[in-house]
Amino acid sequence: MASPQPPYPASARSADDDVLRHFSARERIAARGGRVTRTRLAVLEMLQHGSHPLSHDEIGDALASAGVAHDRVTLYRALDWLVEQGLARRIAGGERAWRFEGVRDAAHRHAHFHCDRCGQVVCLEGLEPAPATALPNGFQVERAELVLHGQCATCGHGDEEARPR
Amino acid sequence: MASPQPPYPASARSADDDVLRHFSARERIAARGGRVTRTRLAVLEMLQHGSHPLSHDEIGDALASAGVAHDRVTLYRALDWLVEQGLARRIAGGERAWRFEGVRDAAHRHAHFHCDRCGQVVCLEGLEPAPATALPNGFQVERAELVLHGQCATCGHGDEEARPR
DNA sequence: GGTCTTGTTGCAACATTGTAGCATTAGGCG
DNA sequence: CGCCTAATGCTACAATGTTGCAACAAGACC
Ligand SMILES: [Mn+2]
Ligand SMILES: [Mn+2]
Ligand SMILES: [Zn+2]
Ligand SMILES: [Zn+2]
Repeated sequence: MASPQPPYPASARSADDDVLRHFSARERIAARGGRVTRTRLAVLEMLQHGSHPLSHDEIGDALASAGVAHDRVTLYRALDWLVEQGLARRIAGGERAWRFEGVRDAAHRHAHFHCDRCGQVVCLEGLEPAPATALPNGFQVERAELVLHGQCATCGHGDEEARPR
Repeated sequence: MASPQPPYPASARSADDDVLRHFSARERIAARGGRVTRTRLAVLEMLQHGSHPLSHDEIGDALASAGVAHDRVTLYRALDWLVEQGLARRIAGGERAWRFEGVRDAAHRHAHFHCDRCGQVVCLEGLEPAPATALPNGFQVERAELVLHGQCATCGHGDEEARPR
């Protein structure tokens, strides 16, 4: 998990360093031997600062609003790469599209809440998905995904204000 | 949840009855005021007897093998209807397609295991997803979905025999 | 059993989300 | 500055659902 990638830069640093001090998105990308490109950089910065997981589509819109030109496919590939490198995480909200969030602490996993009215997903930092359980023989768990479904605070305000999507 | 649908048959029965005695798929469909059609009937029978959740595609293949002619869209609609009626449940495996399973006990929820090698999903009847937790203010949980990811018993046998999908 | 009503089907067209192939561009090192 | 090749930006394609609508058939009523 901290094994060096081929063309590591001179000032190599382990993935764990990222947890302790905070490096810039540019540095974190370069440290993994990847080229710092427009899309990767903008996406990683967005994910690092964002507070909740975003879909490919939402990220694309945000990039467009920020005036960052980008291609749909390139965005998919940038996200895949960030996930491979452990810089982002892909989570499976209740809808059909993946959502992505920046990884701050690689060791820390948390559950998510999916609002079935507005579709918003929020992180439940305090809630760690229970991993250890008696499984059928021969099964081996690698990770657990816990998604709570219901109604978020905003959607619960005035009676059914927000419309479903 | 047990509120009667418009055209209820004379011998109306509540959804809970289904739990106690077991009615035929034909009866359970009719009891909800739905028309008993080829596809609905075959699908519900399949789901009731199946041991693990199936995707739309797998169900379609199974129907074909069993010689039950059906249309792709009709199958989607039959599944939607069964879910609406509480006769089936839709779960969000780690892949892009929904999976469906028959509902035996409406009150009983359980977690699932998703094998990341072969894609198989198995029910963890013993494991109930923890619902009660301290949520941000104003949030209201309706249900919890817990999916464990890892390697199933079959895939764990010979070193990496089954290939990923 | 025959008729009527309307819930369901079956088809074609479309939408969303993601991948594959491949020529072209541009990141970063010397 | 120039080179090498990782990444991009297209265009197609694949997988999974959804929508609209005319035709059909389930089942209630006689
Ligand atoms: Mn999160
Ligand atoms: Mn199950
Ligand atoms: Zn909401
Ligand atoms: Zn497996």
